[in-house]
Amino acid sequence: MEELFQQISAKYKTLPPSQRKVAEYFFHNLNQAILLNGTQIATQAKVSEATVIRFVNGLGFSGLSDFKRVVGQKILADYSTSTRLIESAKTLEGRSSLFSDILMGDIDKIRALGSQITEKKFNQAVEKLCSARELYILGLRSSHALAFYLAFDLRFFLDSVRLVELGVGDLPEQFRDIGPSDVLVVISFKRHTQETVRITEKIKKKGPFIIAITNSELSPTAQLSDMALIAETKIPAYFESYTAPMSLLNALITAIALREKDKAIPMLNRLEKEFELFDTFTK
Amino acid sequence: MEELFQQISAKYKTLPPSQRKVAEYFFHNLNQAILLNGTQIATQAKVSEATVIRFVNGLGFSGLSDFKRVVGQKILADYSTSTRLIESAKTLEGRSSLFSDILMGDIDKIRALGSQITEKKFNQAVEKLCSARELYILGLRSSHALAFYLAFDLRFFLDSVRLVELGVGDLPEQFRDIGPSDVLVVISFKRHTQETVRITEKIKKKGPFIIAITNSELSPTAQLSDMALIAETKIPAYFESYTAPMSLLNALITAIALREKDKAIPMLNRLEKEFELFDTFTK
DNA sequence: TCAACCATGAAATATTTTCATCATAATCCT
DNA sequence: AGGATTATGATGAAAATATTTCATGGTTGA
Repeated sequence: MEELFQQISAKYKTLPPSQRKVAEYFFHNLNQAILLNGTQIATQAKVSEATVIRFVNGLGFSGLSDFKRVVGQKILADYSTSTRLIESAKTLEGRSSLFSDILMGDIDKIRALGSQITEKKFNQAVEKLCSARELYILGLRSSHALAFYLAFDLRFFLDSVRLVELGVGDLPEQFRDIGPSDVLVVISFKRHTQETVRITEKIKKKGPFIIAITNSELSPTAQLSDMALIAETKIPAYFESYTAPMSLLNALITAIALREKDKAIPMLNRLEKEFELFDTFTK
Repeated sequence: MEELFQQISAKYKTLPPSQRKVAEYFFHNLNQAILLNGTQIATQAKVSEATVIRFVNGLGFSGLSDFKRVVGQKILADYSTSTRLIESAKTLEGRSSLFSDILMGDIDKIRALGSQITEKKFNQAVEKLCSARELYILGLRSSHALAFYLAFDLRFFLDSVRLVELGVGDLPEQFRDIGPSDVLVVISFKRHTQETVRITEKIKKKGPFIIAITNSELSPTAQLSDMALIAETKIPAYFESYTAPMSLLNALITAIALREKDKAIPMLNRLEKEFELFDTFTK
C-alpha cells in the first residue's frame, strides 16, 4: 500500500495535468475508488475515462479491473487485520451537530498529523529550522495567517527569522541574499496560489533548503520542497480547516523553544523588560 | 453492517440449501466478496451464479451490483473510522514524546472547547456575526494571525468584515463609524496586550456588541465583552498553543458559510472567476 | 510562424458482468 | 408411487464496464 502511494508520488511530477488529477484523486480517495467504475472515477477526478485507464496502465497495471482487484485486496487485507479492534473503539462517537462535528473533524486531522509525520521527520525539521543561517517564511492569502504566526513566535527564539511580506514589487529584494545555507518555509494549502508556487520556484534556483507545509505530498509546493510536512485540511462535508496546520506549527515552535532555551530565556527576559517599558502587556 | 449480518442470520433457517451456502460465504467473507463478480462468488460458495443473484434479491437488494455497492460502502465507512481510531491509538497514546504530547494537548483543548462553549452560545455568536452592520475584527501581536485568518475567510461570506490594521496612528479613524448595530470581535490571549484592552475600552463607549475570543472568563477582554468565547491555550508543561482558538474560528467560519450559502455561492463563483483571471491559483 | 508532438475527451468497439429464462433435479405431499 | 412444488444450474440476451481509436486543441521548439 505504502509502495503504491510512493510510486504515485514519485511519478507525479512527470505526469501530464489530467493524469495528475487522477493521481490526486486516488491518492486521497483510494478506498472509495476501488468500489467505483471507470466512468465514476473519471467523473470524480474530473477527467475522461480514457485518462483514468492511461494512468493505471502507467502504474504498471494491466487494466482498471486489475488495478481495482489488486489494490482492493490490499486495502481489505489491511482491513481484516484490524477489524477486531473496531468494536472497542466504536463507542466514542456521541452526539452530532455542526459545532461538535467540526471539532471532531479537527481532532481527527490532528491525530492524522501524528501518523503522517514521524518523530524523526519532525526532529529533522526542527534541526533544519534551528540551523538555518536565515529562515525565510512564506505564506500568502489564508496561509499568511499561519506564516505570520510562525514568524512571530519564532522570533522570540531565533534571530534568523524573516517573514516574507506581501508587497509584490520588492520580493526579489527580500530574497537577494538567500542561498544554500538558508531555509525557506513555504506554507500553502489548497487551493494553492500560483504566486506562492512561482516565488518558490524562483527561490529554489538559489539553493536554499525548502520545507513545505502543505496538505498533500502531491501539492505543488511539496513537489518543489526538500522536505514536506503534511497537515490535512479537508474536513468531511465541510470546508477546509487550518487547525491541524496550526497544531503542527505550534509543535514546531515549542520544540524549537525548548531546544533554544538557553538563548530563549535571556531573550524572553529582555523582551519582558521591553514590554514593561512599553506597557505592552497588562499585569 | 450489523443489521446486514442480523438479517442474514434471521433469514438463514428459511433458506434453501444452496442459498445457505451463499449466506455462509457472505457471512464469513463479506469484505472479500464485494470485490468479486457473480461468477467468482458463485465459485467460492460452490453454487451457481443464479443462486447468488437470488440470494441478494431475497435480501431486498435490486441486484448484485446494488448489493456490492451498498455493502462495499458500509464496509469502507467502517474501515476508515476504525483505521483512524486505531492509527491514533497507536501513534499518539502509546509513545510519549514532545511531538505527540503537544498534539495530544491540542486535542484536549479542542475537546474542552466543546464543553465550555454550548451549542446555544455558539449559535448566538454566529447569529450576531451574521447580523452585524459592520463587523470589526481586532487582534494584535500573536493574535493578529487569528484575526487575519478570521477576517480573510469571512470576507467570502460577509461584506461587513473589517480587519483592524496595526498601524497605530490611524486607529481612531478606523473606528469612527462604529455604533450599537455593529459588532467588534476582539481576539486576545494571555499575555494580553495592554493595547488591545485599551482600544476595546475606548470602542466600548460607542456601544457595539463585543464578542471576546480569549482564554478565560476572567481575562480583561472577556470582562469588557458582551459575549465571551473561551478557548484554552495552555498546554501542560509547554507553552501556549493557538490550536484550540483556531478550531473555534474554523467552526465559526464554517457555520457562517453554511448559513450564508445563498450569498456565498455566487460570491465564491465570482471570486473563482477573478482568480482565474489573475491566475492566482494553480490549475 | 509553423510543424511536430503530446495530451485529451468523445465516440466506437470489445469485454465482462449481470440477470431472466428454461430445462432438469430434488423434495414434498397425498 | 406419482403429481405438484420448489430449487438449481446452464445458457445466452441485455446491461454495464473497460479499452481503443480518432479527431482536436494546445504546447514546444525550430
